[in-house]
Order: sequence, then structure tokens, then C-alpha cells
Amino acid sequence: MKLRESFYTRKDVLQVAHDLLGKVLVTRFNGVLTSGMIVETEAYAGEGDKASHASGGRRTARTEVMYARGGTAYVYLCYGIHHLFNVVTNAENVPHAVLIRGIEPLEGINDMLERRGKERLSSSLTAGPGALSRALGIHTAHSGTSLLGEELYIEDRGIKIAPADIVAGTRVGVAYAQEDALLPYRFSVKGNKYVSKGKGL
DNA sequence: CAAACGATTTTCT
DNA sequence: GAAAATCGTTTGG
Repeated sequence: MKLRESFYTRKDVLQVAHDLLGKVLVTRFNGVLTSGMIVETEAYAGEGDKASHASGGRRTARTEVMYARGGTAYVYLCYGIHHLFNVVTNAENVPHAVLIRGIEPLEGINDMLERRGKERLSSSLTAGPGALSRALGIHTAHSGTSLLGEELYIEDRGIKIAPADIVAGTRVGVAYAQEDALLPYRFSVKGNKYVSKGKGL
């Protein structure tokens, strides 16, 4: 079943990031259904987190979406090429978000392969935030989209990840955030091959 | 108005 | 394993 707004509006972004593991991210653009199980996430704890775009209360046209209420999609373009998909959490005006870093393909694999220009299924299809966004057809135009609608949402299919299989580690690509880069804000499913190969962990 | 940089991926050595 | 690609957002003049 589709996750309700109350799942996203909880105040503990780390808890939401943790709970998203094993959930299924679904997109249905132009009638094409593609989905995958979330195996890796990272939490960005808003104003007090130097690694967050909203660090220090920064609020610009781009980050405005992060200040929306939980259950909104925040898509950001990185390095001019990659679309990174985030889930906004917490209440309105609290810029917390969870970056989805890796999923395991479930449905619409052929469509995902086509979007990525690949022939066969391999772990690189959806391992990594930019890669999975492209496979699912998510781009910056979807920033601000509600996750409670019919085109883009997250489902709970009863998949349970054993606590022993959940690994917490440091985030990737945020070395500039100094001491905050060492926080254990990254969660992944142990041993899953669709977990991105970031540094550390 | 101009310059620098980045929550990454891909490709080449 | 290392370096390049590439452009919107942010920051400084």
C-alpha cells in the first residue's frame, strides 16, 4: 500500500531514512510503470546540517521545495548532468530531506534499460542517485511533485529488512561539510548489490 | 553581470 | 584508480 503523509511528516528524519529501506519507489509517467526497492538512503537534517543545501537556513529558489511539508519530491541537478531524487520530510518550513541513493529494480525493467541506453540488467542500472533517477524517468521538472499522487509515490509491500542487515555509515560526496561529513546519516541494506559504491563504509 | 563549484557518473589508462 | 564532462545555482564585484 502507498505510504501516507503521516509517514513523511514525522520529525525524525533519520528514522524516516531508516524506514525507507525495503520500501518500493514507483513512477508512472505517461502510463509507463517502473519501480524498485529502496536499498540505500541518506538523511539531510536541514538548517543545522552543513551538508544540506538548506544549511544555516539558506533559502533560495532551488531549495524552496525542501521547506515544503513532508511527502514532497525534491529533485536537484548535480554536475549539470545528474538528477538526484530526494524525499522531503518533517513539517512545513523544516527543510529535512532523504536522498535516495540506490534501488533494486522490480517492475518495468525493460523501460529502465531503454532510458539508460543499456542492453542487459546489471547492478549499475540503478546503483547511485543519478543513475536511479534516470532509470525511473525522474528529472528536475518533478521537483515539488507530491508523493501522494499517482505519478510518483512510495509503497510498502510488506518487505521487512532485518535490523542486522541495515548498515549505517557516513555520507558520500560531502567532505566539504567538515565534521558533519562524519555523521552516520547513510543507511543501506547489507550486501545488496544495488547499493552504490561510495567511499567509506 | 561574471566566475566558481558541486549530495555524480562514465570512460579511459 | 584517476580524470573529464557539463550547466544550473550561488556568490562576489
